[in-house]
Amino acid sequence: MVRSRADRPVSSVDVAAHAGVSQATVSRVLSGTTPVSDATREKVERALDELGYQPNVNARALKTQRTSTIAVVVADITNPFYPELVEALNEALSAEGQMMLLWDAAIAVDDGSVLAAVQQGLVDGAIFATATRGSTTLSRAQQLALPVALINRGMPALDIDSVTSDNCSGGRRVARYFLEAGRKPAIIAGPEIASTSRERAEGFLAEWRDARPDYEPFITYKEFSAECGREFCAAVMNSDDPPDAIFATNDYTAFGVLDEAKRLGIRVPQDTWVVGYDDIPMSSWSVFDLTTVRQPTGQMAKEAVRLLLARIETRDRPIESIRFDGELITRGSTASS
Amino acid sequence: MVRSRADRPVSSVDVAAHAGVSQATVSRVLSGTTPVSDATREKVERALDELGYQPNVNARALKTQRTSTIAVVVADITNPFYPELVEALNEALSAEGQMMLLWDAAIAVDDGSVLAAVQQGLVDGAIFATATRGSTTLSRAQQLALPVALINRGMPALDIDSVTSDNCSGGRRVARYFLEAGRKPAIIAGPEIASTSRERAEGFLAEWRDARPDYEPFITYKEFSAECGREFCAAVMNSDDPPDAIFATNDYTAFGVLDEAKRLGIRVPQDTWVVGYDDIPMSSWSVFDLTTVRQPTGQMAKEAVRLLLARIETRDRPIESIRFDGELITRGSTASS
DNA sequence: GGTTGTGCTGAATACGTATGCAGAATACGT
DNA sequence: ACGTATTCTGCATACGTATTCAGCACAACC
Repeated sequence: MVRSRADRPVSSVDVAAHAGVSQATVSRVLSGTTPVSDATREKVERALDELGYQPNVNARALKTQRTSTIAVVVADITNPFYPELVEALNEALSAEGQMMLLWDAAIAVDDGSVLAAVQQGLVDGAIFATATRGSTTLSRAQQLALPVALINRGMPALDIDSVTSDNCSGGRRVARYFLEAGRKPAIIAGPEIASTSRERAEGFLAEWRDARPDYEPFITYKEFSAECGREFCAAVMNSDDPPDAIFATNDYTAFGVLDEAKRLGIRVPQDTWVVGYDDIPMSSWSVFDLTTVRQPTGQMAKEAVRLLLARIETRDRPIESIRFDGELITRGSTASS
Repeated sequence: MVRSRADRPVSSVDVAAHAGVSQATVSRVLSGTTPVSDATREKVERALDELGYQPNVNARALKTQRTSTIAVVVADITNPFYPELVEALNEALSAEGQMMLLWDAAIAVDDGSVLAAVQQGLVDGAIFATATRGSTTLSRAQQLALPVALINRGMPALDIDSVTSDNCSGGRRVARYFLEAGRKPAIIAGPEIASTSRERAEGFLAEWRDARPDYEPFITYKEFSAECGREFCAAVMNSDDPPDAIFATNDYTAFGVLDEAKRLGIRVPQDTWVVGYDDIPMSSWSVFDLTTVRQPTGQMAKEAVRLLLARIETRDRPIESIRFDGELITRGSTASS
C-alpha cells in the first residue's frame, strides 16, 4: 500500500491531491449522493485504487453520527443457546451492513455501560438478549430514548421494541402434553427475574392447575446453567416422591438434568421424562434426544434487527412487540414407552 | 439527562460553558494529564455531573487514533470451543479496558474485511482464532504491518505474534496412549489448511509410524463440525476393518463420533475408544465423558491480548511466539475395560 | 522594584470526513 | 446575442476532542 509522506494512513485529502481535485469531490465520488462527471469520477477512482484508500470510520461517524455498529448483549456466551442467537443476529446485521459488538453480561458486570456506549457514539443502538426484571438499565434506556430492542426476553412494563416467542403458551403446551400422558411433573426454571423463565413456568402452572388442582408440581428457580439442572435432578429424583417428568425452561439446563440422570442410572424416558425449551441444535443429538419447544431464532433475529434499525432511523415511531409461536418437538426423552 | 439546546448529546463545550471555563480545561480535567487547580476541577466535575456528560468516542478516536476496541475473529461461534475462547478473550480484554468486536468468519466470507476495519480505525487490532494456510489475509496483514495476533492456530511461515498450544506433541501424546494400549486407531481431522488440525494429526502420525510402521491409521480431513464426526464414525465403523480407537482433532467432532456411535449401538469404550482435543467444558459431562487434550485457554487468551496490545503500542517490537503444553485428560471414553 | 520561574488557563488548531453554499462551466431557450 | 437553467466543482465549515502555544497571575529571589 502507498502511504502519504508523514506515514499516516491515506486520507481523502491525499486522494484528492493525487487526482487533482478537491477533497469534497472525493467524498462525493465515494458517497454517490451528488452527481459527478464521468471524467473526474474516473480520475478519482484511479487515485483511490492506486493509493489503497480506506475511509476513516471515526471521522465519518463524527460527521454523520452513525457508526453502523450494533451492540448485542447476551447473558453468558458459553450457554449454547446464545451462540446460535448471536450467529443469527450477526447474519441479520451483516445483511443490513451493520457490525456487531458483543457484550457478555457475565463479564461486564454493569450492563449500564452498554448504554454509555450508545451515548458515546460507539454503537448506534443495542439489542438485549438478557433483560431481567430487577435491572434498571432498560428503564434508563427508555428514559434517555436510546435506540434499544429486546430479543428473546420481553419487558411488557416498558415501552421498548421487543421480539419474543410466546413463552406462556409454550409452557401451557408442555403442561397439556404431560396432562395427557398422566405425568407427575417437576419444574426447574431459570432465574425468576428472567421473563422467559417465568412465563414458561407460569404458563405451565396455569394450564396444570386448571386441570389438576389436586397435584401441585414442585418448582425451583435457579440459573440458566447445566449445573443447576444437574443439582435439581439429583435432589428431586432422590426425594421421597420423585416426579416422572421434568420440565426445564431451557435446553442447556435440560442437558444437565439428562446428564445427571445418566450418571445416577436413571433411565430417560422410562423412569422420568425430560422436556427442555429452545430447541438448540444439540437437542436433536442422540445423546440428548430432547423433547423441547422450538423458537424460530432466525426469524426473531431478523425482526429484532429490523425493529432496532427502524428505531434508529425514526426515533419517535410507535413501539412494536412481535411475538412468535413456539412448537413442541417430541423426541426420545419423552417417547411413550 | 440534560441536553443542550439543539437536542444533541452534551459535548465538552457545553460542559465548559456550564462551568464557566474553556473546553480545553474540561478535556484536561477528564484526562488528568495536565495539572488543574482544585477550584476549577471542582467546578468542572460538578458541571460534568449535572449535564450527564459522555465523551464522544469517535471524536476522541479521530484525535488519538485509538479506539480501545479489538476485533476477535472466530471460524464459527456455534462450535462450542469458540464461545469458551471468546469468553476468555473478552475477559482478558475487559481487564485491559478494551472492547471486543466479534467477527464470525462463517458469515463474513471475506475475512479480509477485518483488515479493512483495522485500517479504517474501527479497531486498534485483531486477534485471529481462525488462521488457515490458504488465506492471504494474514500475509497481507504482515505486509501492511497491521497489529494482528494469532491464538490457537499458528502460522510459522509468517512473522506474526502467536499463542498456541503444542499441538504436535499433543498429537504424539495421544499416539503413545494408543500404542501403549495396543489400539488400532483412525483419525478424523479438521480442515487440512488449519494448523491445529494438521499439527495434531501429523504429530500423532509421526509418533505412531516410529513405533508401528506396519499399521498405517486411516485418516480423513474434513470440517471442525459434529456432523463430520458423525459421518466419519458411520463410515469407518461399518468398514471391513473397523478401528478400535478414534482420534478426533477437536472435541466437537468427537461429540459427533460419540453421538453416532450411540445411535449405531456401538459401545464406547468397549467397542472403540474415542479421544478429542481441547477439553471444552462439556467433554467432562457424563453423556460424553471424553478423553481429550486440555489447552490452557484462559492463559492463552491473556497472552494473546498482551502480545497484541504490546504490538499496538510499539509496532516494531520483535515477534513473539508463545507455546503452551497440552495435557492428556483420560476419561470414560477410553477407560481400560 | 525588577527579573526569573512556576502553575494554571484560554485561544487556536488539527484529526478526516460530509455538506451547504456559491461560483464556474456548459447547455438550452428566446 | 443574451438570459436562464442545469450540471458540476471548489471553498469553507462543522462534527467533538486533545494538545500546542502563548499569556496571565502570582510567588520567589536577588
